[in-house]
Amino acid sequence: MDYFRRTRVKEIISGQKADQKVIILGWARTKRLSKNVGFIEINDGSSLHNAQLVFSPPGDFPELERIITGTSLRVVGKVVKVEGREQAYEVHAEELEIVGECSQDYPLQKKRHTFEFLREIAHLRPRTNTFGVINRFRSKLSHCIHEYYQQRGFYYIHTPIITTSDCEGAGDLFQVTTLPLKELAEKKTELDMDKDFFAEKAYLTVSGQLEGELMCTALGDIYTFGPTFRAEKSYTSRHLSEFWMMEPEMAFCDLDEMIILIEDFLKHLISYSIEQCEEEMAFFNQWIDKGRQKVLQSIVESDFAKITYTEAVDILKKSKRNFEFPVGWGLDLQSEHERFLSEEYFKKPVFVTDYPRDIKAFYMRVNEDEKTVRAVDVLVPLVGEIVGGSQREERYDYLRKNMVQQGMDIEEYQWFLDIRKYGTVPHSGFGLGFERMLMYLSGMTNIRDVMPFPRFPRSAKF
RNA sequence: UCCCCGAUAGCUCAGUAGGUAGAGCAGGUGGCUGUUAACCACCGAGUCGCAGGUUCGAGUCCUGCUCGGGGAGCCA
Repeated sequence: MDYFRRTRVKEIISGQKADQKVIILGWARTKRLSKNVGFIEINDGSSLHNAQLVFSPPGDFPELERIITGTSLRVVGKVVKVEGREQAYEVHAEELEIVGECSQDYPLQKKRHTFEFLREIAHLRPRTNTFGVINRFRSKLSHCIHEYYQQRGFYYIHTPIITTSDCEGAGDLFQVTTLPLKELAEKKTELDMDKDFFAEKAYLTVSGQLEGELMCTALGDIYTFGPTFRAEKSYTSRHLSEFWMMEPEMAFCDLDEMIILIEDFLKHLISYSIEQCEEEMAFFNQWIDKGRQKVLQSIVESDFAKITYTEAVDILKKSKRNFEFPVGWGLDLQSEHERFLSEEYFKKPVFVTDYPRDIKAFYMRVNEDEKTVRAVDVLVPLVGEIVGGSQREERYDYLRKNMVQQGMDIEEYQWFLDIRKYGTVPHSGFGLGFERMLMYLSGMTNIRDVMPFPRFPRSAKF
């Protein structure tokens, strides 16, 4: 092929290749033919926009007859600047070659499809405008996250995907096994875990946090960014069974300091999107959620709201709202409560800190009052909880006591206690749901549409 | 797991009071002096999600199931 010689559509439409002869490799998006002139719009994934190929006269290109939306092509032609048209540059074709014909039953058409239909053809939906934009945006935002932390001296840690910790405090786990389940079921024999691959129960990770904590006590500042697995049967527009989470962990950092970092980080992701992903943000603003860009811009320019759980409960009580679920100190905040705070009361992202210890995880640092812990959630309009984190309990005795109270096996988690025994330090960390951040930035309302190949209960196709 | 809503051509949908299905797009054929989701004409295309039931007759009414969507819980 001409892989190294070809020119990307992106370079052509930006005018970098004016008056030059180029080779384009891509897929036809639409064809318009008349007697004296014909047009094909070609897309190669480098941009939302297509390059227009001009065939004059079409009779010189017999292959045109066999080209429909979806056909892959190799085209040689000259880039020409044009005036008074939708596109500033187009390509006057000299050679046209069909690389792969496209069957007539190609499901993607030159019109809008519903997201529900596209989810059923997740192998083809990357070729649509919307998913092209989302997938490029996803890549850019991943890069942005790495760049942000690398520039600040954080180290990227690969935490294990397979774990034997079954009570990290975050939901149900997928079990990993090589035992011949069918055979064992037929024989109705007891499971002998010693015969399993790891000689004990193993699971897919629900968080890299515990290992992240270990690493931060050696490297100072670390972050993880990888897949996370939850086996809850959640049928909602903001849950997946497999999703990507970004988790930094900082030694010698308390909750208030971490909150400064979180705000700066989230604002950086927004600014980066606005400044470095113009094409994507313009698309979202026009087709997905009109006014999204304006909202994001205002977020960058203002401070996030910051309240304690106790203050949140007061606000909810004073709101005189008729909530479906009760509001009261000690009760968990429900979706409707979180939405009220971020969408109606503050109308912007809100930090909620210092939750009752009884409704939070065992590893969170207990406050002086002995009733609350140094936890923080970030609630954003439309998406809900986008960040959850805490200052960790660095005091050996406190942590051990918590673990005992929760009925945890101390011996099994001695390694987690050990870092509190050998030169313990205050440390803090949080988790950012990557897909939820993508939803927030794009305005997409279903998490299954910001994940290339989403997994959820009863669905792991493609 | 619970509560709502939905399922009609490849796609998006319409279908009136139960009376045996229709439009746009896509595809095919032809036309058109640069088109922009091009346009014009013609053509083919459906076990109305599945299984029962009510009825002389069911896309339309009833029951169950399957799948999809929205919300709740769980959380990121």
